Amino acid sequence: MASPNTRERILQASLALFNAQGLAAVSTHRIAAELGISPGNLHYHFKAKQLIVDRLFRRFEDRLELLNASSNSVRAIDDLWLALHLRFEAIDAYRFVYRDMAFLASEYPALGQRAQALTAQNLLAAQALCEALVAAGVIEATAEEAQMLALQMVFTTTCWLSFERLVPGRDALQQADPGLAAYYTLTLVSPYVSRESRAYLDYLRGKYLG
Amino acid sequence: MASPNTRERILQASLALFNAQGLAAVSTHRIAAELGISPGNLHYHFKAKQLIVDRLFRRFEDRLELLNASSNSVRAIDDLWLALHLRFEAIDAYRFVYRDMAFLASEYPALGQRAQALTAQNLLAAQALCEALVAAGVIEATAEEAQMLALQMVFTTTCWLSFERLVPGRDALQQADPGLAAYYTLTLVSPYVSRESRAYLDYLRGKYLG
DNA sequence: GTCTATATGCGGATAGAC
DNA sequence: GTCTATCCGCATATAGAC
Repeated sequence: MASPNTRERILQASLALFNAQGLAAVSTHRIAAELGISPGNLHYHFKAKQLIVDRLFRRFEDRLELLNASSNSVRAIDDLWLALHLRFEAIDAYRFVYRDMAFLASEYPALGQRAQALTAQNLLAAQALCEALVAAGVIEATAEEAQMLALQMVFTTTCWLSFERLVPGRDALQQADPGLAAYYTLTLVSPYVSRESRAYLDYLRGKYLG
Repeated sequence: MASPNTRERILQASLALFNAQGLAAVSTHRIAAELGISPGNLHYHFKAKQLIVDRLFRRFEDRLELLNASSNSVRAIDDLWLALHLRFEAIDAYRFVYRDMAFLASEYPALGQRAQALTAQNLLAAQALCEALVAAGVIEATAEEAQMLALQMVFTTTCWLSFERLVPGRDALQQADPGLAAYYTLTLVSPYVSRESRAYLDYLRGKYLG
């Protein structure tokens, strides 16, 4: 067996299983079985389940932080739509994080702390984004309204994919549609969009309603 | 020991522990220890943990269904504020349900189904509520906007209390403020509120910002 | 690096005495 | 109704051979 990088394969399999069946429901035995290796071998690479979760969480942080860094360069509705789309894709790729956050924070308090810090960073990025949109004349809102809009956007990007599973008609296993989620988030912004920027919004509305 | 109703005490203690520490983290042993009774005694009253969860979930359903039934009698902003307040109080009293929904649905699939059904009912109630507000002239919105508003309200009431724990500065154990949550939800409606109904909204804004 | 075998503990659930 | 004692299974984690 070549197994160029068993460690990486363990991480990939763990991520897939956590996303599909939940952090609490997936044991280290199950991960090992999925890969066709022994539990002892898995333990050689990761001395504890927490270390696997920790590593995956770090990748999630890195990916969101990258998106946060570029969020102040959003200048138009289609920039916003793309930014939301990319964010929902990232959250969907690591969907176990927010979906199982209560369990994660209770089982691994250190990760709960980091999740709070990440949320704080997301809030700052969203505020910068809203201010950039106001400055660009894409939306018209008071400072207070922009602040609330930023909070709504973070709330929505954080929780929407979890909520979606509660809406009947959607199979829990069925993969999410980041485009639809992004469109939903845009409706929050919709009331504040200036007349000049409505065109793209109407285009998206036509695309996602029906 | 009198213990007029050990069964009820078990339910109360379970609810408190589930809310405080999470459904997954609380074992039947822990519940028994909290009450100072033996695990065997607990098993006499509830043959399985699932039956405890089931009973609590039913009470949650009953409470929300009661609120849903009266949601079409909302005719003004202060009615809406009260309705939201009562709903957040109910969800907060059984906060483990939505906070640990992923675990709950995976561990007890039947309850996952019922949660979906409850969400469907909440959506219908919210739509009726929005239509009543439009009819009463409290808000001005197209049918499509009213539909989206209803979805946003259900999303927010369902997930807000879970999200709140992710915002730094709030102790996870600290109890939620239903008033603040209700105010947050009102900001979703705010852009659509007609001029005649703005007074109460401004009053609430003054009350909760500062 | 990978395996087999095993230690240790906990959670759910049960049997039977009081 | 309540207790003590116990079984069973699973999950994390370890030891030591290959």
